[in-house]
Amino acid sequence: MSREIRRSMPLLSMNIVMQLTELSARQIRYYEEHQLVEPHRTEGNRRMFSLNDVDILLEVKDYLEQGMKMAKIKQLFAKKNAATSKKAQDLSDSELRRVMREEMRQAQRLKKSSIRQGDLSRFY
Amino acid sequence: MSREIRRSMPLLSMNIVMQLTELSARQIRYYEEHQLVEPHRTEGNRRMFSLNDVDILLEVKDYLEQGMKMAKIKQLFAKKNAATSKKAQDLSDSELRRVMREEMRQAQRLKKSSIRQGDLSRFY
DNA sequence: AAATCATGTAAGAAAACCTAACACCATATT
DNA sequence: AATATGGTGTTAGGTTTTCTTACATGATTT
Repeated sequence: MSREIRRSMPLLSMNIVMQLTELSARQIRYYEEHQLVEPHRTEGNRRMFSLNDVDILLEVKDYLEQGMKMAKIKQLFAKKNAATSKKAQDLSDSELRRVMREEMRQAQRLKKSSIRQGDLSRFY
Repeated sequence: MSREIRRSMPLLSMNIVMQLTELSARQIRYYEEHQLVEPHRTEGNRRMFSLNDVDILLEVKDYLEQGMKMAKIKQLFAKKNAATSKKAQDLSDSELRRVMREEMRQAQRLKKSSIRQGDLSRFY
């Protein structure tokens, strides 16, 4: 729980998130439009990202590079969130297994880029 | 070693460092003038701090609140750096012990403020 | 061929940051 | 007591970074 807080603490500005993810500002904002990340805002309306956000962005980046579409990616995250937040309360066991299998299948294909998914886990 | 890199990765802008340390920009810049921290600079000359920098700033803040003077603090850090970087190669055992004792004495008195020294260690 | 998707780019405005300088109060030094 | 020094606040003017909005574009989908 405390770890959750750390992971979701808005520490990073656009600048560094671009570097950490190797995404353009345009891309990051576009993904935000689609509610894949929801960075905190400063009083002056500047985006502040958490390490968790960066992880998500890296994940999105990978999916896109594999040719997946935003719509699919949104679905995927929606299901994942539902699965983890509700802890399968409302999902049948079989459906949960299906979601997980789907994820694993995606995860397998990831092997590129400089800052890889999971690498950021060192920071929290 | 890899941990060193993580700790010293310049991720944070002035903004958040002010919040994390509860120091004014003026104060942080002043401490930089005295070479207690040496934040990285972006191409556009903006300061970028590492988590390590934040730790140092919190330490400086504590020392100052205890009435220690910059000169003393600088000495303290100089010795500490010498001690840890050279691993006591050039320092006699007794001197090293003296430095450490001195540090411990300082560390004892620290018990205030919202974000305490050591708390940031969770981030790396 | 027409529509949609993900991204680039440009414009104009606002926010955040920079350096330099001066002011000030508390403490130290003479 | 008078003066000097140390740490911080504040202001000014300038530059960088980020914001939103809008339009353009090449690659896929339909």
